[in-house]
Amino acid sequence: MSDLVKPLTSFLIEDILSVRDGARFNGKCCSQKMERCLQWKEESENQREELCPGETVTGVETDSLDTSCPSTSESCTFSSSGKQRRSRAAFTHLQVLELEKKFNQQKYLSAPERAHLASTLRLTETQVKIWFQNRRYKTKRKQQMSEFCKDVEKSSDGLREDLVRSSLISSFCRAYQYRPYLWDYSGPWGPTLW
DNA sequence: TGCGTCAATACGAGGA
DNA sequence: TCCTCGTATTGACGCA
Repeated sequence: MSDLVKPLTSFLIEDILSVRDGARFNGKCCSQKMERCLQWKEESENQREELCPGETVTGVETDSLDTSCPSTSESCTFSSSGKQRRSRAAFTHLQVLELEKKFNQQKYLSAPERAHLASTLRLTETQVKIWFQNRRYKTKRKQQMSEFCKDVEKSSDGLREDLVRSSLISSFCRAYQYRPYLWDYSGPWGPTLW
């Protein structure tokens, strides 16, 4: 419960100023972002008002889910470059667990399902949507990565030189499992690398 | 035109 | 301090 008051977002005077005259500060896209930001903030605050005050949800669920309230409803921040950026929410263990559970059942959610899950977990629909989106992408990357590593190891069997290479590749794969954009570039310059 | 997805990337938080 | 991971943002594209 102490997590409730945990301040997760820091901001600068510049940030505040950039909110005030955001349109001038960041050109045309800023006003769009501001709209989105305000929309998101409203959405979050509505949910918080509905679900958090009074702390009526009971038991473990309350304990685990509540922590999302402050973090997920933090206002947006602006980077020093003037780009508005929402603070990074840290989902609770239970929230992630439930999301994972749902994801294992189905990779895609319909709008009503998403809304239901969002309200159940005290997240915004956008957060649920983005989570599923990232989760699908992550799953796909992992799958591609493991297949790629397997193929490389198989194809390099028999040749001593290739064994050395494959071990290098394997470690490379492991090291950059979550950095697909690094090994992805191996296409053009791959041959020179190995 | 609005909303959804994917893919890539930016960036914050926490760990080593 | 750097690295890793997770969440948010962006842009291109498809669909109704």
